[in-house]
Amino acid sequence: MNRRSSAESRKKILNAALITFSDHGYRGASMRMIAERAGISVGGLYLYFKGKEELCLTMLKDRFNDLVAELEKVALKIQDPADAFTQFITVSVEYTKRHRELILAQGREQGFTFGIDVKKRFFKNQRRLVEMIIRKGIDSGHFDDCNVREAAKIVTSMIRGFVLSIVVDPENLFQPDECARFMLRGLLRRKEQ
Amino acid sequence: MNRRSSAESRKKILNAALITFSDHGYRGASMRMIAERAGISVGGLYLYFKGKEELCLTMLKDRFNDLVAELEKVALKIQDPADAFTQFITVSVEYTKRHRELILAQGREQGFTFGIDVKKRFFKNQRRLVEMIIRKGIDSGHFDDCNVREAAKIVTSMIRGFVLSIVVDPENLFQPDECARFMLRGLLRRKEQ
Amino acid sequence: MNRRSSAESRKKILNAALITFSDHGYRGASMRMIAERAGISVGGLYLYFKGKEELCLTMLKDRFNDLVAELEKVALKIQDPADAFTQFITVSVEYTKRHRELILAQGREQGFTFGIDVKKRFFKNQRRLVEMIIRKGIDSGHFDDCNVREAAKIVTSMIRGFVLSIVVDPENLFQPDECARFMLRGLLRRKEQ
Amino acid sequence: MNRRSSAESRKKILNAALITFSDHGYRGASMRMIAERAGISVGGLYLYFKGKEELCLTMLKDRFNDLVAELEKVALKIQDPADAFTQFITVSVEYTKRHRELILAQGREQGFTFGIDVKKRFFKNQRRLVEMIIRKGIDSGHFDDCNVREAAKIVTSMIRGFVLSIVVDPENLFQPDECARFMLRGLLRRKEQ
DNA sequence: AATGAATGAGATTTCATTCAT
DNA sequence: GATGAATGAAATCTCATTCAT
Repeated sequence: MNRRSSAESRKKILNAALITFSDHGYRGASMRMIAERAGISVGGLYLYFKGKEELCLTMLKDRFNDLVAELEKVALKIQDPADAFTQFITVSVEYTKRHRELILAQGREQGFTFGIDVKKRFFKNQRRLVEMIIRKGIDSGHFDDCNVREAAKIVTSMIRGFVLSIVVDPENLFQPDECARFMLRGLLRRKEQ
Repeated sequence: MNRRSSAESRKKILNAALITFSDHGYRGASMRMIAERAGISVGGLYLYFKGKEELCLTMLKDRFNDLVAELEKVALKIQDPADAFTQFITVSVEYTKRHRELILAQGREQGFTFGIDVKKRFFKNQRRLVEMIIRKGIDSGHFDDCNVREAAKIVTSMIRGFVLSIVVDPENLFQPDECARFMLRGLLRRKEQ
Repeated sequence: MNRRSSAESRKKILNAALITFSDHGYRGASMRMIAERAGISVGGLYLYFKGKEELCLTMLKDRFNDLVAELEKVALKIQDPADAFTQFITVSVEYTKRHRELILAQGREQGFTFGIDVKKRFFKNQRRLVEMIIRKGIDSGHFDDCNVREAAKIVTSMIRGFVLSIVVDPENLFQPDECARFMLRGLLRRKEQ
Repeated sequence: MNRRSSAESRKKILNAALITFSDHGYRGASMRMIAERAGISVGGLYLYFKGKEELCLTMLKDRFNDLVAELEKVALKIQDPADAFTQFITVSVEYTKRHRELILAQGREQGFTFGIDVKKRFFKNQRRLVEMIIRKGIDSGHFDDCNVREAAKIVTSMIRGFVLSIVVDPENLFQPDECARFMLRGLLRRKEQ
């Protein structure tokens, strides 16, 4: 019986969960796998979390709150809209590279309702912040007037596609700054500049 | 015993698989569910497919071949690069809306190896076609010179993000033509046009 | 793989369930025990019943319907109220001696709601029939006027106590005719006093 | 660390056990629940009792001794046999209404051997006291001669049925005095007939 | 070719009990 | 004496796969 403090064990479990869920998805990850990685017995997991779902959601919530906080900083603190835009993509991309477990936000496990509140809140925040940046750009005259709502959807889709690719198709990972450049300037030739 | 031709049964099974996998994901879909929907016995499935994995992959392969064929038509037949670009996104988006089972391509079931070849081939083709369109645009002077490889990654990520959103966050579905417009023109204000 | 017909298996399972539940109570009986006794695999049970609860309730319902049918015959067909009363107790007692699983009706498993509808219906019927017999006796002048409702509760309690004793304290099993004799001497109208 | 005397802790535990077992049954009650209610650690329980079974049986034994003492008083001190009889039923019924944990005496947990000695002793005492009351009634000329053994079984069954109904079918609870009245009319000697 | 009863391995979860501190 | 983290066995249930018919 390898004794540890409660807090230590909780952290070990969350960490093991994070890796295991990332690698195998929600259903693919078994409590046994998580327990083994955490160096604890299977029953022990249930001392800290009511069940698989709670374990997964706790981990996700932590991550989301973290990321949203970082993104909020970018959207609020950076004055230049183009810079803010670039940073938003960069931070999103770098964060999810460090925390691959965020792909779980994409899962369709347990019917469609799994963690739906947690996810919905994150998605809404993500969109809201992109819209804020773009609107600021339009107001300040840096950006063309445009359909802000649509633009935000496109940007968040792109980021979501990046997250997926990390796990599923790593050859497809773009450079965040290149990505921002494209979005800002477009593909069409500019006649003179 | 409702006699059908072998080919007919195979088709029925593939169709049932398609719907069931779409609705429940790979692990959530059970062979019994597929059998019931196909109007065949559980054992019968194994006369046509070696197992669940083969069944799923066969279905995916069919779908991918189909979609790639359509996309190839767009990339090859449409002369104007901007039109081709717009059509590429539109077709990708519309096709996956009709065939939600393509989200399976995103799954991480069975470790990372599940259907890896099938997916990789599709991803490569997808990227190849986008690159082809963009390169044509640059060559013909319609598009600015740019990092073609990166641009293609960004576009495919965006499409992949769309596919995911269908299931996970339907509020996030963008309009394909708006999307194309943004990619083509960018966000930054154009001084004169 | 010991092949049997579906109906045969179902019967075997119900029979095994009956004995196992009787001997160990609802919680004490495990699906493994039932499966072993039925000569089937644990998973096999779930082909025939959705779960432990359904298995148990199906078995109980069958039994209750059976017994109520027999008791109804007694209450309706026997003219003499004293005879009907005696027979009611005798049949109840003999039936539960043959079908000890009826003690399950007494369990408090799964909180208090387990099989509550099934049980409540039986209890109500049991009371209703006793009341009917007593009321007939009063109307025909064989029985003293009395609080019919209370009398019925007392009789059903007595029977319930008998059922329990079968399993818990077999030395306490009374003779049904003696029991009826005792109860009747209190119910029969006294010619002169 | 809330220091208490050993005896105090023991009492707290027994009290917690009593309530928890009453509410959830033997298997439904967990050691953790009992510990929490007692305001003691899980491990602490094992300092006072060897295990769940011993804890439960100790509690039952206490209860039984208590009740038997009360019933003994009734049987020995009350002169009039009809009064004694009525009081016996009343006390039994009221006591079990206050101490629902006595239904545990009815359980079939752990096969048939659980607490068998404790229960048997109680059952025997219960029967012995009823027999004593009836025999006194016969000897004093208040009661008809009858099969005392059978009569006692019937009475204890009735009480046992009442105990069960408390938990399982509360609509079935009879009034103890009505019950006694019914039983007595059958036992009391008839002056002339 | 086709069926569907049956299996067996593995999933999540619960819990009495132990034991290092 | 006392704690509560940890264990391990067992429970219910699911399901891809097999195979006698």
